[in-house]
Amino acid sequence: MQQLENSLKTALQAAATAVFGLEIPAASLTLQPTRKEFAGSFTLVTFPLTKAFGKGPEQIGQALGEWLKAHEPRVSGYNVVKGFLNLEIADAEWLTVFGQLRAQPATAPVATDGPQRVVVEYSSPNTNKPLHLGHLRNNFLGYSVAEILKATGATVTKANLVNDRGIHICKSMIAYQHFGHGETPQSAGMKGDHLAGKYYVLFEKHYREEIKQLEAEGVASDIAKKSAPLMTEAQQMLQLWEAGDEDVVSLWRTMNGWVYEGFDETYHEIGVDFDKFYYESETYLLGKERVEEGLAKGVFFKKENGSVWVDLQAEGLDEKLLLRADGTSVYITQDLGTAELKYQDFGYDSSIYVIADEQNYHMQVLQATLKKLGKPYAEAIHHLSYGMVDLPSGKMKSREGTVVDADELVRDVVAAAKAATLEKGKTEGLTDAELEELYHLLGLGALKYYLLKVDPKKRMLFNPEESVSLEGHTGPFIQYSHARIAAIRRKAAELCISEAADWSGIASLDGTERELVQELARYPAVVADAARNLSPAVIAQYAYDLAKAYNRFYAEVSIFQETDATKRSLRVALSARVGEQIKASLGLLGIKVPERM
RNA sequence: GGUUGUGUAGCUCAAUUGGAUAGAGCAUCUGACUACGAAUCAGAAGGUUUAAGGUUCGACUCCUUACACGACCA
Repeated sequence: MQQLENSLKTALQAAATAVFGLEIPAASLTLQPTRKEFAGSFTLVTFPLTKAFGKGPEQIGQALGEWLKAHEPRVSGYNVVKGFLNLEIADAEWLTVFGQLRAQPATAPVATDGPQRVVVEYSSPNTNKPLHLGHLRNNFLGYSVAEILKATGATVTKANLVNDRGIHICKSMIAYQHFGHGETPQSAGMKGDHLAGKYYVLFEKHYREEIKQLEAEGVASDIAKKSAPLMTEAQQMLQLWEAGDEDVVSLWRTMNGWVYEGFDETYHEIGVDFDKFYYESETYLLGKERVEEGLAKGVFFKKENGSVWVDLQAEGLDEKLLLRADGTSVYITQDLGTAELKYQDFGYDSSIYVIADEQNYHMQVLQATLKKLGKPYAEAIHHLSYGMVDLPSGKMKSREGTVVDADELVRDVVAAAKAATLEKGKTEGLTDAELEELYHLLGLGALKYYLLKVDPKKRMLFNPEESVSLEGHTGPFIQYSHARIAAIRRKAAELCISEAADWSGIASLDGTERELVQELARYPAVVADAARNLSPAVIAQYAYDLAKAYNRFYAEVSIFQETDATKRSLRVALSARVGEQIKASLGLLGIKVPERM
């Protein structure tokens, strides 16, 4: 396709020179796909040429089109509508294009001028409660962006920075000491992350009661919040933790261990993975070193109370606290350390942070601060900022118990996929294990597609009913197309119809076949676009368009009823290729495809 | 108050980065299974792209102002 476009551009230049004695400026020499209500495949917009050529847009289009038709065999016809020159491509050329793209596997890397060594940090959970719907968007985005970048040939490291320290962890621990009675995930029959979450909730509950109690005794609200016994205990525990107190560290290890087991299970279930784990408990000290470095270089400053700050007002930001007066670290302290560590480990030319857009300011501060420190890798930092997920009832709020739990949601979507599949009753012959795998693949296909089809930077609405839908613009729609193609391939194999044949005898293509080749051929450009914009939504849209085009083709022409053996083989080959590209593109979204469903 | 993001069909989302008559899905209505899988296909209806200006051959897209919603910083 790229070759075809390039030769068309060369031919257009030749036409302009031959007819007008002028060159088309490079900026105006861009071809766009012809809108489907007009004949043709590529369109040149001639409006921008009117001044230089001293002619009207239609006149230019006519003259260029006429010349191409006469001199360029790939162009079989043309039409001009106002300032748009639509070029029709000979069917023989489409067959050539198809032959060329078949020479490469669907998963062949797409060359781009993008980064070559990339770290994608995503997921990055707190260890005090289980994952929820918001984390799912994050996890699916991060996984997918990493896969998309891999598809451009980049070396990608998936990193997970676990927030395993801080006051919120201590809250769960304090509550466990008070109310736990030695409970374990085994004794409670509960996943470890949910157990830790249970105690976090218990802390909040009792803490609020204490505040209420104090307020009833006449203590002012803000003082009550600070002086409530549970909060005091949690803060003391944080200090003990930083001091390395044996008992506290031991409990911390135990509870975090439970949480990690729970997370592992969830990660496995939703099909995401990581090459490298970082723990804030191990990076915050390195962050403190960076703060010292900044002080020594004179780019940070110390206030009278001993706290350390960076002045970013020249960058359009504010003064920002880097280290508290008592020497304890804040969020950004450990981020400075982790950035350094990642660079030491992987020498990235792009470091992507998949973090919700509420952290936009924080990420600007991080990058600006690293620049102040003169870090060579500061420029390479990129915040993939995504919007929050809302529910039909509004924002998710843990206080109001409206948070959608990830494990529960996954169970729901799988159950919905199972119910729908049983209703269709098309899965005869599959074993129980295969069926379970199928339900899982479909349920997650629906959920992942639902969360990934929306432009990451946009806030999105999560409608539970639509998220398990299997029809229309959904993952299972695309998976269904793949299952159909798999059936076609099975039958073709049975009938010994070869996919590889010489199609030069085919005089003309059906419109749906032409459309399919075009759709197939633009895949590399789509991957490049998705990589440049870090947007799985671009891939999601493409996979849908491809499946849609295939379903049109499928309804329009018959494969096995076709009497012309050459055409029959072409159609099988087209089907096979579409199947492979559906599999490849959904793979970039972390979605698997079934052979039957 | 300051910074910033978003605003497109009843609803959820697109729009090749400034191009043609703004497209899909859901929901509503109509048609297609004795054809290779109907989780499909074909069609109808649905729009002052929040509002008002501006830039130009051309604006959902860029600029200005206002409005609405969100986030962040005090």
